[in-house]
Amino acid sequence: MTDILQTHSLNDNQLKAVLNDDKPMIIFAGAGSGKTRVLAYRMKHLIELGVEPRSILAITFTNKSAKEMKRRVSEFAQNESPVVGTFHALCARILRENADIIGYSSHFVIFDSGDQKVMIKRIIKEMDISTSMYNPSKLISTFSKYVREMINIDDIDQFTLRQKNMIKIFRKYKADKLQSDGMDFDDLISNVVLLFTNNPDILQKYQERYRHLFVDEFQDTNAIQYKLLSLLSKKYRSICVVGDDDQSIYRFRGADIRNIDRFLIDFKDATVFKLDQNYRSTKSILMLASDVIKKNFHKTKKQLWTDNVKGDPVKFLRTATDRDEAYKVLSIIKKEHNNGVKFSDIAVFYRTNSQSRIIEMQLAGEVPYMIVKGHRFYDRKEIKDIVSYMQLVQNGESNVCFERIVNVPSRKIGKKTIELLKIAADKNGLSLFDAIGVLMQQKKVSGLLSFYKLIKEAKGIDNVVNLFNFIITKSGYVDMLKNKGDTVSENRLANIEELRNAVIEHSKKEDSSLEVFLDGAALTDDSDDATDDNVNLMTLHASKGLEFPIVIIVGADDGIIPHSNALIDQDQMQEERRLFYVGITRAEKRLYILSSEIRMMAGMMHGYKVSRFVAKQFKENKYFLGDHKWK
DNA sequence: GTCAATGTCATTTTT
DNA sequence: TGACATTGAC
Repeated sequence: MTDILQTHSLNDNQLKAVLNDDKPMIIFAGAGSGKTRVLAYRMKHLIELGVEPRSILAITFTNKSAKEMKRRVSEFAQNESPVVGTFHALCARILRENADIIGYSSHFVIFDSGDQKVMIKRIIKEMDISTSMYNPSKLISTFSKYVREMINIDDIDQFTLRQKNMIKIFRKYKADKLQSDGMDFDDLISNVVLLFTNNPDILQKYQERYRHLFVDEFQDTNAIQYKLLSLLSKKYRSICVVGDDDQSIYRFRGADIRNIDRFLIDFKDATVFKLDQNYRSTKSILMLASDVIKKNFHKTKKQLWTDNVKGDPVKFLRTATDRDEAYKVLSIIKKEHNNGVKFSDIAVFYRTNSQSRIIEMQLAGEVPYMIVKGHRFYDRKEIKDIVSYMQLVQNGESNVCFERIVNVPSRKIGKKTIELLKIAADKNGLSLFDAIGVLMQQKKVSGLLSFYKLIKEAKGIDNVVNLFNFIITKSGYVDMLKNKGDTVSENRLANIEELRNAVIEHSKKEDSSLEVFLDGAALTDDSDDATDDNVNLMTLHASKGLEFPIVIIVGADDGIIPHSNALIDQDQMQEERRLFYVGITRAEKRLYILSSEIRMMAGMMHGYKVSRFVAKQFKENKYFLGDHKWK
């Protein structure tokens, strides 16, 4: 305690939160108020009081914040440190230790959203249902909702006919997953909840293991995640959650802000803390942020303030077309850079991914840039293919992986052969892979046979690096790309090299098993911290948790932000406003907000009004610095 | 079984 | 506009 007091300057509220008793507590932490710091110091404090570091569990939503938290924690916990991880990583770990109890093997594979889509599509086809009525992506999000809100699908009476049909598909999907020995992201959470609910002894084991809970971005938890938290914290009630209702932007994915109320009811004795001093932004920026967000409904009054300088006024610029807007982005970047700002200190935010193209076109060749979170590394085709090979080696039951790669590179195995395989598999209750043996007795298919041998041989390799090398060469994958020889293929080869590095890195770890590697591949984004000096382009969603000296927000138009689909719905409108608020509060020094009269959307020219969120500011030119010399 | 030509549809998406 | 999926021709 004395250590914390002497070495670090925490403000009053921060210090109180850090030193609070080991009881339930909730911290309302405004944007830029130093919450990560508070969490880290609080852990440090607990450890100094004699708490075992490894009995502290800090749960985050993103790998990015987990990483940041780990970094902070490592500053004071050298030998032994608290456990930091995402909800999903934590659950995967628990399930690997207990999967047999809920009917899976400990080698279960993790299906990502791409795998889900493939499975759902196949089911729809098998059940002969028209995809126009039941769109796969919609189904996936509905199913996700069933799981995350713990909806009882056996309660038939409450559903419409359409819903009943969807539930049929859902059941089949569930059965397929179990048969393939795989879980999707939602399953990871719900299966742990199931495990804990049905097995009090196991729950107790984990309650003992993780006696002290910390939860970041609490406003983004959904119902089942809350359930998990309440199970884990039930015994020792040492739980510290941090959140900001103004930064809740994932309602559409099930984040339920009412969890804050639930928490306050379930933990009546919880102490409430508010961090309202902002250390990030200038007064001008913060003033705009407050102006925007105050139109939302608020449960708790919280007024962010700062001791920082007033700084430059926020600049509002209305252009004629989206091309002009993009050009303006370029000229702002150039101007800032000429004044000594690093490219990597500049960020451009937009509402939808499609808006990035026109900006990229303007920046290309003029200014270095990178798109943050465009494509996840592990989502790239070639990476998914190779990982699928590895998954199949790990777990022959996984039909999704099988179908993905059985004919990549081409082994002359087409629809017909797969159909035959499926029939053989169904008849004998086998996986597609194991059904090869049966099919071979009736009909010889040389491609299948060599594939079968390939995987069998691979199963005998127990070192991940050797396995990886075996797969990429013996499968013919690398040769296939080399033979194509175009730039796309060269790129893919480079990505495979990158994957090789990841495999090699993994092999140096304490637990270098294939499973752990594959868990990482499914659950981790590999976006290494950019070391190059690039301008950062990203969606407003992706900007959460980040900060940049210079921020440019484009598309401040009604119908863009707020998005056209949100115009009629009050709740969605509030979420759009929070999203915009998140974008604004990322800025440290200077903020530019751009809007355009006309822009090309979905192949058509559209006229737009200035976003209602800042229409007043545009009109009054309140923060406007005239600057019309561009074209 | 593979490939090119048409049709269709366009939010956000921590894992 | 352009990404992507499904269809139809070889």
